[in-house]
Amino acid sequence: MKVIPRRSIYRLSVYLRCLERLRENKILTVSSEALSKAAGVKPTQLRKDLTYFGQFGTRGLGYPVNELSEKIMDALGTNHLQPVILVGVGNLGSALLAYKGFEKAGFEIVAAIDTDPKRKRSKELPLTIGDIAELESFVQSKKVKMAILTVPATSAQEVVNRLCAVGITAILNFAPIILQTPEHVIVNNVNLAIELENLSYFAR
Amino acid sequence: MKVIPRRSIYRLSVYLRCLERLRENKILTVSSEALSKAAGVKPTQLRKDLTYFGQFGTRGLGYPVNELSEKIMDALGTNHLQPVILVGVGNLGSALLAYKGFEKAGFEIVAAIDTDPKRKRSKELPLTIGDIAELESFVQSKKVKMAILTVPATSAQEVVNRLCAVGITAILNFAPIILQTPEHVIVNNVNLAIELENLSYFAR
DNA sequence: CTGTGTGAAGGCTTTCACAGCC
DNA sequence: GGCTGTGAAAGCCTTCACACAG
Repeated sequence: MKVIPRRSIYRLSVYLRCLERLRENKILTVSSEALSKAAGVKPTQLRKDLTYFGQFGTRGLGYPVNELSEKIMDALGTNHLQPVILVGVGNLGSALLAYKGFEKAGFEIVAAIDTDPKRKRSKELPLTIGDIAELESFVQSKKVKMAILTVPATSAQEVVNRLCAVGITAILNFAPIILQTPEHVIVNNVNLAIELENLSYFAR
Repeated sequence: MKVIPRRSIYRLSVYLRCLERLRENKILTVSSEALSKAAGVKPTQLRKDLTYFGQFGTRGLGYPVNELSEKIMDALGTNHLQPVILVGVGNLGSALLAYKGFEKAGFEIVAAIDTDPKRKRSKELPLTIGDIAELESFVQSKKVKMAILTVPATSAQEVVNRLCAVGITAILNFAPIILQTPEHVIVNNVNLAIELENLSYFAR
């Protein structure tokens, strides 16, 4: 099988969001031109991205919305609900726990962990917060492979070591630090300050 | 002046975070090898990135930590505190208001706006929340150029139209939708569900 | 005639190899 | 000797041009 550009995979998710909206509006077929416009890319790029995974369109007509959605979910592996553990229930962690977009996308936060589970928090959270000591047992008992990391930078690496040791293979990291992980563990970094800085450069 | 790769600019911010940590530890000089390792890139890439903006190193020695920090901030335009407006004070918006990383990076959220300013919220927020009707007057009176958008997808485009009309030139968008904006307005999208989906693909 | 699929061309980014300076 | 600066090469991704199917 051919190697698929990283960016293409990222864009598949974008297409999926657009397809969902089409589905809500009961639209059955969409052209690469229309879909690409909604996704903010060029039509040829959309078509090329899709053909990495197969041929889903009908020439002269377009793509079937429902089928394409499913094929993309197959490719991404989000057809089945995937359990996720969240470590670090501060401001950001709490907000993410309350965020409904994850579930929609096929992820369920099955455990939330903090060094201070009893710390006073904003609202009713949809989950009891476990102590950091229980990290290993949570991951193993719930067969979790993915983690969201919203701890301070100073403790991020230590937590990651523990997560990796117990079988986590994918980490969404919000701590502003580059994590050292074993080869087979994937890390995606989200750094909000950097996004703003980046805008600051271009806004001139 | 030569055209600078978008990715290089992004990485400048990453370098800046690493330099800050070095500064805290009173380290005065750093080699491209050490700094690149902390930033998670190759040494040659770091050096190439830096030379887009000038020659800051000393051969045989390395880079002066303090001076390099300042030069990068000059390049990014984060030497002076930059005012930002936040629109949409729900879960995520509240969390971002409480986030200290922005201020550290040189941004000050000078106004927070919501359709329902009196809605019950988690904690004491560091700012009074204004009504959406005041959006235009806030932006103009405080001379804001940058906005953080944490409103639902359904109202995002409408808010963006108003922001652009009143002179905003850079938007950090958390709504899962591609925004239509005038040519000169920059948008950076942050979509957390997509980041997780992306991990899901590679975690196999 | 409309709109997809795709090899080839073009453009952008990263990496290499080594020259240059302390 | 050690480490930066940089043109050239390699690699990756996007765009083009057009063949092909309905």
